[in-house]
Amino acid sequence: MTESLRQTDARCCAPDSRAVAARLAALSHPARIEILKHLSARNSCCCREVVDHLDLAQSTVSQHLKILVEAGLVRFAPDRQRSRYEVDRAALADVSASVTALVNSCCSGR
Amino acid sequence: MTESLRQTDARCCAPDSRAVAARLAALSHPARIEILKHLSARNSCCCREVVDHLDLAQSTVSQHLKILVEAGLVRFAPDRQRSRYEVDRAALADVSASVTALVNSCCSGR
DNA sequence: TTCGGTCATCGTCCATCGGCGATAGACGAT
DNA sequence: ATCGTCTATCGCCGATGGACGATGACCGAA
Repeated sequence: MTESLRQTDARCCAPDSRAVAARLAALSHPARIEILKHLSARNSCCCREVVDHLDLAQSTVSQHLKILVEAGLVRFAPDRQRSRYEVDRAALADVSASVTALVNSCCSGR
Repeated sequence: MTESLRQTDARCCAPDSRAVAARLAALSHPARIEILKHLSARNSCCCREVVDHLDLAQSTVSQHLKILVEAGLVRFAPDRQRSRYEVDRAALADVSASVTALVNSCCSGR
């Protein structure tokens, strides 16, 4: 979903709707939510730790991590042969604020 | 995404992660966000009104509305030949709360 | 150097999404 | 009865998502 939005994108849809949608898309997969929770429970994780926790193939987990990083919700730092992934709590709070704002505008509106 | 989650579903992922993900999935499309905003600006809309507003085919809009209804974010009531769609503000607030809770648990976690 | 562990990426496969047009049902008005 | 309007649904299609295994790079330890 991240970079799709073919026809739709060009026409309707305010830019901020697209922005919110894109960030929510990163959150709208159970495995990624689970990864976020797991990451946030420690300071940082390498990919392997997440793999052990989740029971998904390493390549799959790596993909999910990549998506989270690209969405800006997780920070990434290569560390020797390991990779260190770390939740970006500020970004996460930001998403939360976006959703709250959207919902508020819907609830107050009219 | 709503009812997919093939392999993943069966294995990892706490049930509430799945639940949150499913509801967010309904929100993670710009057209649907736009629809929500539009609905919330009036008391209720028929499908046609949304179509005029969005510049998407009627069938497409109908699909998006259906997804929102199935996610429980929008209420639906047939009204003569029209259909009345109405934002469920409580459900929306609920989603917002879920996200906030998730983010909080991630930020306090550690 | 070689081996073992970690990781990102690639290619493949299948299911789903999201767009559309066409169609059929329901209803109101003529 | 017929016509026009509004919907929902169907079928089709291209694109994407998400899963996997295989591969190759990298690094530390033996």
